[in-house]
Amino acid sequence: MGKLTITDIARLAGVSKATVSRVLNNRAEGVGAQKRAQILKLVEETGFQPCSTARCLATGESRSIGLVIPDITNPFYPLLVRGAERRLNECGYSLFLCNTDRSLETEEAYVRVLIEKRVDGVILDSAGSMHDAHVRLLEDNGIPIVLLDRAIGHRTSRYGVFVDNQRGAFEAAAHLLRRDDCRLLFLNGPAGLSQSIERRAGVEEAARLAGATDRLRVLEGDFSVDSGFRLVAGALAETQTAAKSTPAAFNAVFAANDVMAIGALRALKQCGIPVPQEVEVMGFDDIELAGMVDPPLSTVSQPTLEMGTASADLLLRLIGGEKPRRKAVIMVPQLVLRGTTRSVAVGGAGDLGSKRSAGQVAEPVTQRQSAVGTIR
Amino acid sequence: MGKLTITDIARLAGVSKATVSRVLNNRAEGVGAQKRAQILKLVEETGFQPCSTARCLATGESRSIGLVIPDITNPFYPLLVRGAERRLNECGYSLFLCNTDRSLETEEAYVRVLIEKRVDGVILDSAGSMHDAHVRLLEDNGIPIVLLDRAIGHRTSRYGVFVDNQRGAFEAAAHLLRRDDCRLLFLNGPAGLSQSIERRAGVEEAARLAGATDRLRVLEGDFSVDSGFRLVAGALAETQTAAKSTPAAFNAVFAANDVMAIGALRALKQCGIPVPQEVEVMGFDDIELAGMVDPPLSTVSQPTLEMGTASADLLLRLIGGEKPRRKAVIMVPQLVLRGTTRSVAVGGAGDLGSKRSAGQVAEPVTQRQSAVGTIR
DNA sequence: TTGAAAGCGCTAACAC
DNA sequence: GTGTTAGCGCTTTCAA
Repeated sequence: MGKLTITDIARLAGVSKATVSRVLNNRAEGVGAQKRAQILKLVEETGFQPCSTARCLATGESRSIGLVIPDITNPFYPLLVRGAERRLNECGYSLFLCNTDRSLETEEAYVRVLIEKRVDGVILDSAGSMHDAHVRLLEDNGIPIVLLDRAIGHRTSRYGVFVDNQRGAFEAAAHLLRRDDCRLLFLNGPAGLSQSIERRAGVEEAARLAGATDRLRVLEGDFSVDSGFRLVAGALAETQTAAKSTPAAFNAVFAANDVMAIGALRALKQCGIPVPQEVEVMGFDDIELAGMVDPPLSTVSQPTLEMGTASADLLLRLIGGEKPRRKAVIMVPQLVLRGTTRSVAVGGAGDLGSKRSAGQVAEPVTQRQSAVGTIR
Repeated sequence: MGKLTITDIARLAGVSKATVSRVLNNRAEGVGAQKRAQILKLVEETGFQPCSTARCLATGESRSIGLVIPDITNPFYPLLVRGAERRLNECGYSLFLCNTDRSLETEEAYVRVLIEKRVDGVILDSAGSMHDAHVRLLEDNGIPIVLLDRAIGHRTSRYGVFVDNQRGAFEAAAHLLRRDDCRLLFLNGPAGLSQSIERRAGVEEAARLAGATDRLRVLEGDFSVDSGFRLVAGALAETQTAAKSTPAAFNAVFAANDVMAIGALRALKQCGIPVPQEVEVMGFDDIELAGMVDPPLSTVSQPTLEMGTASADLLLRLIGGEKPRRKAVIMVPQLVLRGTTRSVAVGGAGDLGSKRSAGQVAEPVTQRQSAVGTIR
């Protein structure tokens, strides 16, 4: 069963390669119905599969794209991947998975590989927001690229799909700060990420509005369970050792992702601190597990799957040669209140969703439409 | 910046394409040190990147491989993917991600694409264990393949990396059945999967040994949180309606994966049934979340990351032309007892690991060595 | 409607 | 050591 080539099929059918090629790419004209049927039959019988590698060489299109993400192991990303993969696959594109382990070096190495592989486009959820040499490389090679989840440089300078981080963080912080005595501990992501900057801005804005800037403390985590745990355990330890009225004390934690929030929850539980009675906790992302921990985690929900899909859609358009005027697709996050925040007495920001069936992720149907709509 | 080719470099360096090619593939001999340095410098300066597509056409090697998995969204798989990806990447291979959504049709379609892409090999965590037409297709095209996590056909007929499902299930069931009054509800995976068959065998064996075959009930789930929830909620409802002494009642649940176990936990909690006091619960996989739910989930731990790595290793050997005698690499699962099972009074199977720091996955160091060792 | 022929960018004999 | 020459399997003008 030596690999069949288009030449074999041509020979078997007694026609030229060109004719077979026309049939394979079903060019409407250029082939008689008779020959066409015969060739199709032959292809079917022999199980011939054209070599996409050779095709790529001839046409310049590889029909594969690169998807770069920081950490497939973090439950947020699989959904993003799945969204993109599904759409891309529907449209006949295959996907090179590039897991960077949050390392910029790995990311750059991957980008190089993707260029060599002659991908038709790249979706990039970058490990950093500052460095763009590799993005330039892609651009110089004429490879369309859409940023996902994290911006690099200014948001409007390149195509991308993001959630409104500032708004999400603002709403979360504002909710926690609704209580006059709230002392807020914000576990931000790594400095330098666009998300961290935006979310911090949101939190600070909320603090300012609440006149609580002196009751806000910001710590830097790395998005892992462990860092959420350690940061909170550390803050707790300070409180213990210092006088009871130390300014380090906090009674609310807002983590930049659910995974860190879960780590925070564990630290609190380990110290026997009741959540949400003594400390309220809020996450970001709304991963599936968020509703499964105890108590179920209040969080800022992102339309993750839709973001993946949207990035694929956008990339497909770029590959198709379109030049959408709006560069950034901004999705709207939604506050989901579950068990780690106390039910609201006063009307604060966000809806009173604590009785939402916890397994249900809030479906951001409306904003999805509006958000995706902005691109036109 | 029209794409540079090897011809350009050759022209610029005043040498032939062959020489450049030799340098690019750093063939030890065949190029003078002088020219070599010059060419290298030129490549560096121009940022030339050889087209792997053309190379593939010329050599027959694509340096990319296909990774087929059922559901990237289930927290078990990302680890598998990561293990495989890391090793493969180290060795210069890129990875096409094929998420089948547990659909055999999608899987077959993907396999076809992979063949067209001329992948050098495939790692296949199949959606089903019965159908092997697509595997045959791969084999007919001379593409090395290693099965991962799930067998297709008999375990020894093809190369693969698996966990000892029967043993894991046996130990879990035996542990639950250590109590004389245990009535065990086993939430198996979809019928037809090799895993389901093996795990069922393990459970039944344990029941037989405990003389408890009449106290075992087997239900079929689909690995989702929802199915775990519904199955248990349903069984619970039966119990309510029937007489209190109905045979449908159970006081232990063993789920074929952690995700279903978490669903079960939720159903139990919703009915106000204390775990583990009234009902013990055990999962399978030991995903990161397992330790994060409340109570932390007792489970059968798989060395997931290592399985991914091992599958990559095995595939690389096959690609390298080796024909290992042992076809199957069988990893050893490990019982991890946490909060959803009662601490053992009598010495039963497994260790008394309930005080294991819950965030820590038991490190299966020893069996990893022995298991991987079996292949030689 | 069909075929012949020239490439796509690279590698690998085989000469020199 | 270095260059020449065929291809790898496909698409795509351009003629017929």
